[in-house]
Amino acid sequence: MSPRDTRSDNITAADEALAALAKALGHPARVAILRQLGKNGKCICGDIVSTLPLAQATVSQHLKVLKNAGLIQGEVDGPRVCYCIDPKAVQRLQKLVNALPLRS
Amino acid sequence: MSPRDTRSDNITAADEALAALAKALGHPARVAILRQLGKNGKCICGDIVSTLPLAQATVSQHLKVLKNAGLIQGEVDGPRVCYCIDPKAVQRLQKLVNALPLRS
DNA sequence: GCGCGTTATCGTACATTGACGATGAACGAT
DNA sequence: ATCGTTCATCGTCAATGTACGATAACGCGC
Repeated sequence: MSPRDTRSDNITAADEALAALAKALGHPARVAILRQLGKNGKCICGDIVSTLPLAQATVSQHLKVLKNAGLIQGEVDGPRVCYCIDPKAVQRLQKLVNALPLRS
Repeated sequence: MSPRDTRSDNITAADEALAALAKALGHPARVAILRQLGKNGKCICGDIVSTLPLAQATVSQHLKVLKNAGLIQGEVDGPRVCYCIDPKAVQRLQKLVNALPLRS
């Protein structure tokens, strides 16, 4: 997790980008959150907490990870916060994953 | 990372599967390894070490992670070990990622 | 203003990861 | 059988991740 030297190694920026997105997806709760956001269409918020077997603080942390990775966006709506998927980011992830080699 | 209760929560087996694969991809070096294996077609081995700015022990660890996730396979070829991509696993990952919702 | 509901952050505890050098195990060749 | 090569594993350490309760911050209604 060191700030990685991009001078001479063959670890490309695309590798970094994919790794960052994949890392954000690397927890079952976060995948579930993403699915729920997609299913319920527009934003949700504390509902996510009630559907997961996790404390509110923990869910908030997971949301932060997803948000930092750019996969979701959150906007304040009165006292509550409304999260929704950023389709751009998901598409970018899909593109990167689909570009992975299949050769044996 | 607790052994997660699959009884009553809405974290599905697919979520777990995707999270596990994504977690394995969640490091730039491992993405680079996967790309290199795909590019050079068949197996490689200590060559991976020489192309990465990492110690041999570290690369070995990354290879183990990828192998445990099922993304690559390794077979012993004399004194050296030959790694190659498991296309099935990569396809499974692609399918799971492509099934992610895009709805805003 | 005060409280209430909602969410984020803090502080903490423990587990996991990432990195390395050193050592061990397996194999081919001498 | 010993040597050199190749790779995996061990032991260690710092850093990160996961989870929680407690607390702060925000906005709304009274």
